[in-house]
Amino acid sequence: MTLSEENYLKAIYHLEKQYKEGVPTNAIAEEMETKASSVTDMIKKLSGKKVLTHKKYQGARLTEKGLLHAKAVIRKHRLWESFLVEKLNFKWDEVHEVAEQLEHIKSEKLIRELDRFLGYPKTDPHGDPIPDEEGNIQVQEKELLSQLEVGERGICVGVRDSSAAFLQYLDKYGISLGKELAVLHKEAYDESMVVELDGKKITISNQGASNLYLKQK
Amino acid sequence: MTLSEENYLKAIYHLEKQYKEGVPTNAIAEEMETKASSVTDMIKKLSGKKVLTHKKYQGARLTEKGLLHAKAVIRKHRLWESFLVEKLNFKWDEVHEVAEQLEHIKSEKLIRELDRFLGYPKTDPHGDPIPDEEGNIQVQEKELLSQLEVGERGICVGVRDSSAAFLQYLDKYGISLGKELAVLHKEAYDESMVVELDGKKITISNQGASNLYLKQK
DNA sequence: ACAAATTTTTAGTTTTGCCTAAATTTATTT
DNA sequence: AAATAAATTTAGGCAAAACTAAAAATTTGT
Ligand SMILES: [Mn+2]
Ligand SMILES: [Mn+2]
Ligand SMILES: [Mn+2]
Ligand SMILES: [Mn+2]
Repeated sequence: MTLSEENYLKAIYHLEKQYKEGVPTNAIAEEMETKASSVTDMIKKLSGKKVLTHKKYQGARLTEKGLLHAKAVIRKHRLWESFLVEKLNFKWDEVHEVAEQLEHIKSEKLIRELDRFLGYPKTDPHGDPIPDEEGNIQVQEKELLSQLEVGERGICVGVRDSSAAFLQYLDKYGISLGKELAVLHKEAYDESMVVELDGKKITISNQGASNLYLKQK
Repeated sequence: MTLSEENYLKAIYHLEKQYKEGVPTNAIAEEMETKASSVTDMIKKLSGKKVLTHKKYQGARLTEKGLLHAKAVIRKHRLWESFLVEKLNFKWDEVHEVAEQLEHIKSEKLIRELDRFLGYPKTDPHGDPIPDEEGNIQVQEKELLSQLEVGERGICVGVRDSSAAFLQYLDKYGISLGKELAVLHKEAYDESMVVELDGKKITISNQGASNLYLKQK
């Protein structure tokens, strides 16, 4: 699998959560920042390789083989992100670009040993689960901060938006994974929330609260 | 710089030691395992980028810019090899292929932090010097085992041939970097040598002795 | 010095992954 | 049920990096 093919598999993998009965060409094109005609070309190539199926005009679906390959790439991406944060002093908003490159390095031993070296982490720096060697993904229950009611508490366990902008926003307010917070107030007008964190009160917009995952206590 | 361009720069860098007044197209082709016509094409492209100069039929020479880039790639290659051996349980005969991939990852911070994480190593697992961020290379004095006389002693500090076959040959006889050995006998007929290592006598062919560097004591 | 051998370059193709423009199919309105 | 709009595919091309075959330049041998 080439770098480009792997990126398509990854994109389609992520989009399948949203498009259960076939990922549209245009959705892939947008995700890959390319043109629909290029996507059509690649879909043909990938279906020739039996990593996905498609009926004309009906979108793409990963085969079992394609699914496994996509998860292997995601495993590598997340292990590398963990390495960068845990060992190389990267911040969680700095890792994604480099991991996009590292995820395509081919070496079974490398990734197996990296996993061991990191102590078999379960999640990456953004709280996303790291698939195991067989492609099993452990899903942990979590909900968005925006879905909590006043009086409820939880521990930050992940982000839905992992853009540098959002991660830096969280940094600025002292929010990081593992921290506990309690919902003190919900503003009816704009759905912003006042939460308690480390004994301080902070206000979080609805947009912010809709992108932070908590594990409810 | 693309992956392919970087590989050409690296090849030409290594060949310049041998071809001081211009690296011939054919030498590059052999090193890169490609055809001379492909090399000509690439030389044109690279001279357009001002990383090398060439007069037709006169071979290629790196410019200062090309030299710096080549050394930056070599720095990455050797740091990654060190990482694989020091942290990920790779043997010295297993690292080269993976480092060939890793050396093209683009991130200044990554390589700076990797260097720090490894404790600023001076040499890679094969005894080759690791260029610093400015491209300075510390050359340590060393000579081939084949050049020692009977009675002389030295510490293994590097290999001239870093093929897996030679490295495994050294492993088999218990020879690794840092070990001390003494020349007991030189066979006039085939130039093989009997050396003492860890209190044992071992015989090394001229081919073997011509590829092992020692620092004389 | 000049013919022969070798090296290097040029010319013309191929493959991959992308593009634009046009054609086709599917979905949505009226 | 058409007509219109949107999505998708097809057709034709481009650039990078490789290739083969042929031409040109350089080097070597006599
Ligand atoms: Mn990422
Ligand atoms: Mn992540
Ligand atoms: Mn190497
Ligand atoms: Mn090395």
